[in-house]
Amino acid sequence: MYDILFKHLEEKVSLTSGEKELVASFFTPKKLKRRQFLVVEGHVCKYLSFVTKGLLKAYNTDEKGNEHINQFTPEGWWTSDMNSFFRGEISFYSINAMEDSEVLVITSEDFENLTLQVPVMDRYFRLLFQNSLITKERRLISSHTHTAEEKYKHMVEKNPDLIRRVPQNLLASYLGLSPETLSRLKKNVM
Amino acid sequence: MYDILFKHLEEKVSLTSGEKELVASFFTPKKLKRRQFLVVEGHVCKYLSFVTKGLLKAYNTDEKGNEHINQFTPEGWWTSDMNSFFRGEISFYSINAMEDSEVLVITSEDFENLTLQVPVMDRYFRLLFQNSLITKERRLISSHTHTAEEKYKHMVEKNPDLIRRVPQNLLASYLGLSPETLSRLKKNVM
DNA sequence: AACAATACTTGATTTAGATCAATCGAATTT
DNA sequence: AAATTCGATTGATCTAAATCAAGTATTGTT
Repeated sequence: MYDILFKHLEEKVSLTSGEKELVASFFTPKKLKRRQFLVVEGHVCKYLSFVTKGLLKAYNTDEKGNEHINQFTPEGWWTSDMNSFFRGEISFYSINAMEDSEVLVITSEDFENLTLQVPVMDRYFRLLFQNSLITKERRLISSHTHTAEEKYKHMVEKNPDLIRRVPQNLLASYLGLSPETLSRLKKNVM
Repeated sequence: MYDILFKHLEEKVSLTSGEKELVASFFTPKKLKRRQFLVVEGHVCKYLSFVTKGLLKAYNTDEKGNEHINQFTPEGWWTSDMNSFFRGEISFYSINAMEDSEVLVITSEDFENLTLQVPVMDRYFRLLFQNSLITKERRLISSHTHTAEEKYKHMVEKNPDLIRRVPQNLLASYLGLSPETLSRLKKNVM
């Protein structure tokens, strides 16, 4: 279960076996049944979680009751409401398992201790956040400059895997489109 | 000139005077006249830059020739095309001085050496990127869930300073709106 | 001061995508 | 297996914001 975490860490940094042990000691495994919540909107997000199996979604609900997907998190990726986790504020997102899933979680105090005791983890997360930032920036620009169809095509190219795993209405939400629009536009694309 | 950089670093991490000297040695000061380019779209972005004076904009130009502002960078903030800087790819954005400005620049090789020689800089940038990520995420959600008017109001609340410094048409572009729409909606807000 | 270039406003028109509504199919649940 | 929930499609209509167009105000430049 920790193997996939280490494999991931070692793509960005090297760890001694002593460090690995220490890292592992900070995380707790957690199983989630489909539809189970890891975080509920309005509560504080206690964990930063590394998904080792399954698929989670992070989303928020607007005044009209519409869900807006912020992120899909398959195995090998991290999820959290970062604002809540790092700043102790109330969570804006809910995080929910779309499939039976397994995660490794760490609390914010432990995260702080982890980075102090294993400084290379600062480097790891620097690199991780750096890459996420590049991706988020692209999504933001795309949301301003691309048409619905271009956004979908881009998604098909970059995340063909997700397209297969995620119901179309949630994909639409992730792209900031209505389900009807996505349904219609697919005909033009193919 | 380096004072503002150190002040900024020390809001997130502590540095010995030896480390400060070392850090400083990696950066080069650069002056930019109004309208001068720091990066031109299509070239590799050689520098990560810390603005010590003035105001820069990062933007890209679409097929129709419309500019889309990605970021405004006043003094005390960092700017770069991160994808280009960290991955050596061609820059998607141009970065241009909106006022006479001064920046401290570092190349990507030097950035790598800096983090290796002063590991606490990994921590600094981890924290920096972490915060940017939270902000970018919010902007992205906002672009999906908020109306033009809400986006503008939010901006007025969060960045009243920028509103005063930046021409309205560029502000519109930053928010993903046409200049006409922003002009019209201001009347309703006040 | 005169000129050009930029920025802002206002009106008329268009349009991409949302919303409303109904039907059908596929998965879950009991 | 029947029942219920959930997802996808299609059509009709609506709307927020874009686009097109013209005029005015504000800067910046010689």
